[in-house]
Amino acid sequence: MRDHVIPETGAKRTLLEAAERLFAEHGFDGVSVRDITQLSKANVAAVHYHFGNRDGLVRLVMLRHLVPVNEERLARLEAAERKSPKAVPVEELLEAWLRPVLTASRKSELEAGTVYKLIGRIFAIGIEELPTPDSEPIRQAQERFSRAFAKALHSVAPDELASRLQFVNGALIHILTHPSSAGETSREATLGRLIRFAAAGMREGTEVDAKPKDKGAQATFGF
Amino acid sequence: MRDHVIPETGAKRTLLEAAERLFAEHGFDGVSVRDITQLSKANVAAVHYHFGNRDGLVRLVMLRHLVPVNEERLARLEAAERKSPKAVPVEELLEAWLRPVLTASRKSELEAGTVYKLIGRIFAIGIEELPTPDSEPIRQAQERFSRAFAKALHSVAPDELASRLQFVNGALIHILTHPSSAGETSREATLGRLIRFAAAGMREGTEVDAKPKDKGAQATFGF
DNA sequence: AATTGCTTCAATCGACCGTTTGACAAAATG
DNA sequence: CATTTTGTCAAACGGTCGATTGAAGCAATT
Repeated sequence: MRDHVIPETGAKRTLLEAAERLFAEHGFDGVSVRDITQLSKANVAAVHYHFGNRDGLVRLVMLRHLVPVNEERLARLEAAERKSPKAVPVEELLEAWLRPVLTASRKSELEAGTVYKLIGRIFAIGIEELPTPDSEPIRQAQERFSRAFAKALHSVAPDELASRLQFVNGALIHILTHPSSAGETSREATLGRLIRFAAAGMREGTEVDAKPKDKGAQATFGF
Repeated sequence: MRDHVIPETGAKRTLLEAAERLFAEHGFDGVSVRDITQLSKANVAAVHYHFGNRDGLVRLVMLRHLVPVNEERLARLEAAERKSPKAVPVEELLEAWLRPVLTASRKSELEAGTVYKLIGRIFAIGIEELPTPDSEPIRQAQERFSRAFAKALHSVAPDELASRLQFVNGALIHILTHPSSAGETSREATLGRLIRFAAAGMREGTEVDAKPKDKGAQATFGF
């Protein structure tokens, strides 16, 4: 039924693989069908035969990487909620949200770095303008996580929470699309750091021992 | 001398403004010379007459927005370091790094949201591959801030710090390029939230009162 | 009035774009 | 074996791209 899991061998396979590689490196714009057919040693017409048109190929590449991540996110969230029916700890929510990106890279025949860049580019586009009608499950998952975070951080105002989740997603996209420039830190390690960084940021201002921080500079933020 | 501050009136002015608007909305790729000349009611050849070629226009647009932000970042950093010679508090460093984006939008005749998107797109490209040789001052500023953060957070390992700064930049780029979708929060307010979020994340693990957090979940992160 | 230098213009160039066509081969089906 | 289906191929389509040309407009200077 879902046609984005079917391809097996032949030109369709090699076209998909070449497209994923090129899209990851140069973006969904910035790659022509001729670039793809050249890398995959296929004919231009093959793209339109197998995918209808260029957009069909783009959509398929996106869904092939978006859907598994989304499903694993939901699975992890539900497992965590089963374990902690009252409110899942922030770290576990962040792990359920962030880690599926890593495991997704293991299900692909591409190098991990390529998959990361590709997923990062997909995330960067934003669900609203995904060139596919299948964006609904992704939107639903985001809402489920939003509610879970709201439960875990009940003292954080709703739109403050929305901002913080936006920060986390921005950081995620950035480390996916911009390989750790200087240090040779693996993206696995970086993602672990992101979880701790994000947990601290998400919890900001919610400490039970609300002892005032000794940084007087806070008062000067006139936003 | 610096030619990216000269334009005054005429087609060059309107071309620049049209280009900035279109680049902000559709990216530096995704906008053709003809799109720009059509919006600015100018002739195609005017672009090549005033800017040499399309890349010259792109470079100029980038520098016109990058340079002021960079200069104000450095000015704020130096002022803060003069005030706190030992080590500038993290919040002040973050403010020096983030706020110039806001003030930069007030120096332009474009709507603030347009400037934010434009700057976000420039940041997203990354200094390494800026199509201009003038990227050196920007690289230097980043290093100066890195050292200042290292001084303020001496207990954070160098590449851990580099990761956290990457997170902050990713969050910044994201809120610039993705206008607060749901809530009607102004980007000024969002940036204020980012400073507090980022300060908490940057300081994670450095609390003097190193009382172990009560979240056992931390131990399960096997990164 | 003539000249000069700066700016704008329509028209055109070759290159590349996504897409389509129809011929051809291979494989599957009867 | 004959026929249909499926896949591949070279070639071409109209359109858009960045860039260039040479003529024309125009203001300031001589």
